[in-house]
Amino acid sequence: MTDAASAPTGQRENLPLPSYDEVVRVRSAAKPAPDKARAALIARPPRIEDVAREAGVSPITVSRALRSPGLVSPATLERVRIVVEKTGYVSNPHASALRSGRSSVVAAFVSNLVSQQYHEAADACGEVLEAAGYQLMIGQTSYSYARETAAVHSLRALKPAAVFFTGVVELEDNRNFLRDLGVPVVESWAFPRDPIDMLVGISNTDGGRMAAEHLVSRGRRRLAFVGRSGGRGRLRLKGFEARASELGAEIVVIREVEHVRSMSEGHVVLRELVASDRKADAVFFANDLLAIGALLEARRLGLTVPDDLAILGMGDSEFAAQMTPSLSTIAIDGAAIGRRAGELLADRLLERSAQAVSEHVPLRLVARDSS
Amino acid sequence: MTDAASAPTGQRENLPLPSYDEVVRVRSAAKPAPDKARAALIARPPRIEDVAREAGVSPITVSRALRSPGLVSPATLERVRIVVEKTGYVSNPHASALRSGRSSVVAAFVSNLVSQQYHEAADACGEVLEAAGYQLMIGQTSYSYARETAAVHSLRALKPAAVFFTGVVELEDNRNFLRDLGVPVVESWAFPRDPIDMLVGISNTDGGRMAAEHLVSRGRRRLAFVGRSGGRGRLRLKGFEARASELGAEIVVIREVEHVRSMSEGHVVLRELVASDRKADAVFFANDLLAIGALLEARRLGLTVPDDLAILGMGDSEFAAQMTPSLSTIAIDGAAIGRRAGELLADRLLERSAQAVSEHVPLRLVARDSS
DNA sequence: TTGTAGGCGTTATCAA
DNA sequence: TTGATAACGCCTACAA
Repeated sequence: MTDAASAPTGQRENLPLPSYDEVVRVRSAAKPAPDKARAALIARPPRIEDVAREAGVSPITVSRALRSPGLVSPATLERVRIVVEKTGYVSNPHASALRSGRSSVVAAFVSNLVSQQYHEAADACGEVLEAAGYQLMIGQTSYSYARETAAVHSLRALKPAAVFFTGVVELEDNRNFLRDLGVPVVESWAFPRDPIDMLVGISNTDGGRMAAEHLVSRGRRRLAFVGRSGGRGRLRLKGFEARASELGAEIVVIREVEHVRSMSEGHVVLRELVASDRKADAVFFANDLLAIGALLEARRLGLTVPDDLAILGMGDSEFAAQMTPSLSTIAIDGAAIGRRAGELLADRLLERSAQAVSEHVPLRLVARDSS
Repeated sequence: MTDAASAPTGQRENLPLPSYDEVVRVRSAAKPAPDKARAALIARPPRIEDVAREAGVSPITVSRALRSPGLVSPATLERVRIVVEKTGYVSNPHASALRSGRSSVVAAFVSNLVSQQYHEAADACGEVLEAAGYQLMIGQTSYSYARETAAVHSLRALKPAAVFFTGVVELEDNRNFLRDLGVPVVESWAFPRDPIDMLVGISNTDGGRMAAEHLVSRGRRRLAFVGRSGGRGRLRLKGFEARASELGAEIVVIREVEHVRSMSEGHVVLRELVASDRKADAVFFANDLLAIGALLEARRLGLTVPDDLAILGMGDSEFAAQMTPSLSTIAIDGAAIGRRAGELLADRLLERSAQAVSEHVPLRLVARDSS
């Protein structure tokens, strides 16, 4: 607990009492919900054995009927189905995971939930997998090796059915660990030659190259780069530098940030750029949140974008298009990445495929008013 | 899969090959990571029995040493601790859940992940609970009774340690179900008299009242309301209407929306309001995303905010302060709600308290330039 | 403070 | 196509 001043309860004394909300209560139209029965169902939910007895088969047959209907005769299948329906039987996931050594949970690790692309990817992936009977469990790695390692190690105990990362695992130990885990893994958001298993990648190098190309095509020659010092930021910088140099443009400032927690970091960075004597005529922000913060700060400082300074982002958050001037950006389709990751995992889990696919999701330059 | 035109892979044919990313590989400095040992650790992780044998105690003593150290002598505790460290033993959560009938997963159901407040709340709640040894599993209810019911029913099989909702459960059946589940439940984001169990609430009624009061204090008399037709939107409208009427202001338009998926709904609504012949001089949007969309649209339409129309939001997303003009809003501290929910649940789970607390988190009017 | 016995509910394995 | 048997790893209940 922090000190009382910041805790909500600490403020109560001086405030009038809150009004109660008259929250709606909705009664289900269907049945009057027999209290006792409902409570009993929770206290002692039906087990596979109960279903088996009532259907006149053995427990293992019920198990098969539910998991591999193809192995059970249609008549038996139907009898089991009826009893399952009637009793409301749901398999106990813990018992199932214990015995089979595999749970129906798919672990998704996102870099953070603040950036729209990541949670869009997680949502889309979860949607696909839920349709296939799996649940998504979301964890955050926060761009930190320590958090990533902790997350990866928790998988040994969890025994997930599959794993999805909105990123590429950099620590060799973690890569090996995941390989040994023996479950399908999808990495994403970069395009390495040697993914752990499957990949739904974007080329950050190309993203950087596209950025340089675009800014130069707009007549800019003194470019600045702002992005994270590690991981994808570094890759984007690399492409940006290479292409700028090919095109004869100069990179006058490279500004690295540790973390991107909010757009307010963009404010600071823009002020620094403006104050610097190495004047840039265009900035590529390897992250939309930073670019948006910078765009807002530019207006406050009285800079005209793009005349005084062109600003280009990467990611395409919903707000990019809404800014004034609207933010040009290298768009990343997070939902498409997540959806495809979900499909690849589902294909493996349902044994429709055994391939270690590497796919590429193209980036798209969205030229708007800020560049 | 949708049609090829929108699928990323469908676009590949005409594009140049992507550049590979030269992703960094980081080798841990510590150990050279013995391949066989690591693989063996995953194939056959140490069990409580292995630890027990090596520490010269019984399995149950190891179990107690890990869960209730107070019941074990310091000497034994230390011996167990050393062996656990050495073997890298981690308890199997599935076996544990199966035997004890309770898992270490806490289920969090958020209304959606698009709104910043909700995922801030989930993050904060997760942070607190992870420190207490629990994992957060996030699900979305999407403001839908059907999704909520499905989510609630999945809990029977999951046997979570606790449940957190960014909202109040409205369906009686689900309320009863959760009560019978016998695990701590925190509802939030509203202030009902009779929560299922615990509550970290805000008064939506008061939020509406504050909104009306503020707009009237700014000299407005012809008010409009925009919000969801059900749930908290309704509550906010109720308070807004009541207070407006007390203060002699007229509510000239009430516009209900089904869902809030993005700020683009705000554009549409604003155009409707402007086109209507029931002219309002101020609008209260019961949701910041809508208000931001409206603010942007107002600028496009050439309206001067707040002179032509005052705009007030609710929620206080990060962008509210950044708009031009900056958005006035009734701020909800999502992180505080989540943190407190986590603390209450942790207190119950660690048996530091057995109370069914109802707490109130005050709303804060943040008057900026749009009103 | 520590230990013994047994079962949680499912599914792998082998057999029919 | 179906079934018998046993075991997954832990923790509850009870005993010492």
